[in-house]
This record gives sequence, C-alpha cells and structure tokens, in this order.
Amino acid sequence: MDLHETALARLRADGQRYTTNRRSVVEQLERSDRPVSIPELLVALKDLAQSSAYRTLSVLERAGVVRRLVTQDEFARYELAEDLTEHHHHLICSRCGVIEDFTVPDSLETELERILRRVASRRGFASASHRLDLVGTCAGCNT
Amino acid sequence: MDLHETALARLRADGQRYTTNRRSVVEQLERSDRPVSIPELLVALKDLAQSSAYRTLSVLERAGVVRRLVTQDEFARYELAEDLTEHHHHLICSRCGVIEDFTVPDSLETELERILRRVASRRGFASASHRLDLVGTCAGCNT
DNA sequence: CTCAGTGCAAAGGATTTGCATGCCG
DNA sequence: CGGCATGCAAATCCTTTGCACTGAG
Repeated sequence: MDLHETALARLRADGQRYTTNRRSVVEQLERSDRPVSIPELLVALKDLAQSSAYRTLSVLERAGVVRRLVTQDEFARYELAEDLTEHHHHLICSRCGVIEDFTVPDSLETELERILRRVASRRGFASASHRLDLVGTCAGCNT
Repeated sequence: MDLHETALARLRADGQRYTTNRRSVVEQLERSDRPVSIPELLVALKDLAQSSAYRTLSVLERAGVVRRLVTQDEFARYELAEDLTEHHHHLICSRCGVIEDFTVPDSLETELERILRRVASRRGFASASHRLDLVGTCAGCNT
C-alpha cells in the first residue's frame, strides 16, 4: 500500500484531513533517511509556519503516521511511523544530536523480541515495543 | 570502591566540590530503584532549591556521576551513571512517563555488544554505549 | 458555504542564569 | 579568608495556544 494512501487513511480514521501541508511534511520525512527536527523541517519547507509544523506533526503523530523521538538534543525529531518504514534503530551523536538509522540481523531482532516480551508480561507492561539505540559521537564530531 | 568516594573523586577530577547538597542528591538516587525526575527529587529533599537541583544534577552529569534520561515525558529523569550501578535497561510507560529498570540475560548482552560494536565502527561512531528500552503502558496505567 | 487548517504573535512551562549571600576548603 | 555553591527571582527557549483568515470538501 502506498505511503500517502496509508497516511490519508489514518488521518481520516482520526477525523482529520490530508492537506497540502501535511502531505509536504510526510514527503519530507520520506525523503530523509534520518529523523528530522523542526528547525530542519522549516528550512526544507520554506512556506511552512513554525506553529504549523508543530501542529502538523502533532496531528500526524496522533494518527500514527509519524513517531516523535526525544533525545538529549535540544529539539525533538520526527520520523515516519515504524510500520511505514523498515524496523530500524538509531545511532545518536551525543555531541551534535544527529541521529542515523541502522538495522541489525533478524536473528538478533527475534531473540530480542522474545526476551523483551517475557520481561514486559512479567512486569504487567502492555503492548510494548522496543527501542535499541547506540549512543556515541559521530564521525563529524570526532574530527 | 564506595559510591561516595567515587563521586568525590570524579567531581575533584572535574574541579568541583562534593558538597552536602550534591551528596544528598547522590544518596537519593542511590536510594531509588528507578530514574528520578526533578520534581520528585524536590519532594524527597525539601531543603533543596529547584535551581540547585538543576545545577547539581548538571554538575554531577558533567563529572560522570549521573546520567540524564530524556523521554516523551515532560520532565527529564536522572539515575546514577551506568558504571556505578549494574548495567540495566528501562521499561518506559508512554502514558505516565514512569521508568522502571530491568536486565536481560548476559548471553543476549554479549551478542548485542558484539553486533553494535561492529555497526559503530562501520559508521565511524566512537565509544558508543547502547540503550535498550521497552516502551508500553505500565500496570498502573492499564487499569 | 462551512468548518477545519494555517499563520502570526503571544503565552506556557521546563530549564537556565544573574546576583547577593553563606559556607566549604 | 576567598571563592565556589546556593537561593531567589528573572530570563531563556522550545513548544503550545488564541484568534482571525483562508482554503478544502
């Protein structure tokens, strides 16, 4: 199924429209291979007002189209929802805040899932997803 | 080595003192079995001013005594630095923001480390540590 | 046409900071 | 004693919100 059709469907299900602004934001996230902060988004989409960016992303998040990431960085970052992309993890630079995507072998993922499911049920946590990040300093910041 | 001696040593190394306030904060974190937010800290330590809490934790973080965690929650949370406690992971409640600790089998940790080390070096990331969290809704929020 | 979405500017709220005071080393 | 840490209050800055206008359906 197409990304935009899915986005449209999810917004509709949430009583929302799929407007030009919202489509632009989704397209921008699709174009990027890493989570995007709002300042970055505003640079890429000159006609988007800051408040609209916040509002749009908030709506898209509630509809399950995007996911909000919070890091040590000063800004929050957004990416397409997990089920609209490939399951992946993040390399986070603790110096400049940039985030890159990476994946691990399926065998490890499966093992992880199995163990985490057990932990969750033991603690009474519901419908848990996991998050595996690598934190360090990126190539750029090391030089 | 004792926790407070280590804290003292690390602060000294950073040109800082280990004052009463700072010791109280470290003790409070030691006492808690989960990361603590600043509002929580202020309740536990009535005599601590809010600005001092922020400043103290900032100093302790720079000295490598505590670690700052950021979640979707409105407040940041702090815990003792990884090497002062046991290596562990977090169950994060996306509803109320509470964080609980958990551990996974050594075999999985080892496997994780091995693979992540490979990913990091391939991407030019330096001295990376990892972070594995479970996100869901806690027992309290499910009822 | 109607109402949700948008832009602008102002408000919110966690966190940071300036400054005077007090305590640690 | 001298300078760093602390408290108080004010300032910052990301994010949210009020309001009037515009555009989608």
